[in-house]
Amino acid sequence: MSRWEPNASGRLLEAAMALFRERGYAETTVVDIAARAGLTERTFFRHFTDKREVLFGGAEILQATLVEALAVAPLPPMAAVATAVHAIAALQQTRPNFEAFARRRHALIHAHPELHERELSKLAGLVAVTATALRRRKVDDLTATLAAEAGIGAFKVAFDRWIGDPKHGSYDGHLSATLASLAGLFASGGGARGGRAGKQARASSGKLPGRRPR
Amino acid sequence: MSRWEPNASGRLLEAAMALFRERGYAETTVVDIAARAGLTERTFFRHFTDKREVLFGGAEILQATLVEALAVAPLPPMAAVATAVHAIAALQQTRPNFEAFARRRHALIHAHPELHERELSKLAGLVAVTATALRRRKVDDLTATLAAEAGIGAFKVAFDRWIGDPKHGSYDGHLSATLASLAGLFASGGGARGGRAGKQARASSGKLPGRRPR
DNA sequence: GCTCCTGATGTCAGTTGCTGACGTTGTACC
DNA sequence: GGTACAACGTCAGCAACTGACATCAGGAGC
Repeated sequence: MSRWEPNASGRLLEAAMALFRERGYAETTVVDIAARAGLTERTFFRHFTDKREVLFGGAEILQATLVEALAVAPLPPMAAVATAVHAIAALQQTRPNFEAFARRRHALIHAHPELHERELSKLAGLVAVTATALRRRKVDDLTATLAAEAGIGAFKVAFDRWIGDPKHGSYDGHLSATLASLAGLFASGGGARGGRAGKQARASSGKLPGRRPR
Repeated sequence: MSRWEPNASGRLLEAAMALFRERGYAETTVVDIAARAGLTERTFFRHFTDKREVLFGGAEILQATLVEALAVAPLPPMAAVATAVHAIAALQQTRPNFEAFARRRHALIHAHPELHERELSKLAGLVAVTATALRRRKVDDLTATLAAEAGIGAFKVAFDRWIGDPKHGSYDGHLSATLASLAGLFASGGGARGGRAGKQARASSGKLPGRRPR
């Protein structure tokens, strides 16, 4: 029997999500969060560096997965990034109740600028590790940076669209379609106009590295 | 003769940049900044919503320029975004001593995570207005979002590279080269491999601001 | 069984970011 | 000459965050 209730970080996360939703981010105090989790303010700051970080645990695992996937795949830069991005999507989906959790979290993040800002920062972290992983593979700097930026950008867009519209396809399906559509933007036509790119993308989404159950 | 020294915001900006550089961001107080500018803390917060914002004035003008450029250009999405991004680069360069200022500011932003985070947020703002401007032109949602994300991403990358290596070409030259390189990532070959694309890009950026679809 | 150490938490005091309410005073306008 | 306004100052107060120190169950070693 342990001296303390287990999973303090998890309890803080749950408490924070509940309170942010009930009262809003600015209106809930760290003291409030800690209290609902049965802890004190000081303990909160031992688990998270600041108030925003409660919603962003586990970012390091995503980074590690990204690096690992990129170290393995013997593909041209953009294709490698595409498979890596599918790998982190697969990792995310191992969480129990991922979709419900992701939707709750997404709603909070986009409702509160401070949280959105932090999310952008985390995504930039993913871009950074992706780029350095590519550079380790002797991809030149500019190509590595652009591939990382484009790939993580597509990842973000695909996630947002899936969350906003899950009836229209799986997470992986959205990811494949988004990556295909991105490629379509630079196709010989000079970029599709109107709705056509979307349809093309969806039609061709089966061709891409597609689903990679990890 | 005015009652107050003119250009309070500008003085606060100068004071902040000097102090951030001398002591670091965390080590300088808003009171310090205001004092060096001959003002009080309260006045600082009347000019800027928070401590970070001192370095990010004038973002609205960039947004407006972007929207205006996109409303005019009758081009496919990605090409339109490319011209719009050139437009905001042109606007930036109208500032006196832009290069020196940009370099000082860039150094501070990348030395202090809080500032970098805010910069990412501002760039996300540019992405958002770009996407909605495209949607107003009946570009479908996915295409608009991806074009905005890719275009602003290239803008960011080009700026960083120019700041880091201005001897190798003008700001506009870097921008053109970066946009071309981004398109090359999705070329039929499956994207540039190894170092070759990079050297080509570098060579072209050194010579001419020219646009070179490969 | 005893001691000692460790890790997760609590307590407390202090600094700084940020806000609301209100006061001050040149300047401009009628 | 009176008045309204713009741009600042003063003051009080909350909340985010930090450092220093205290507490105490449980495991390791003896």
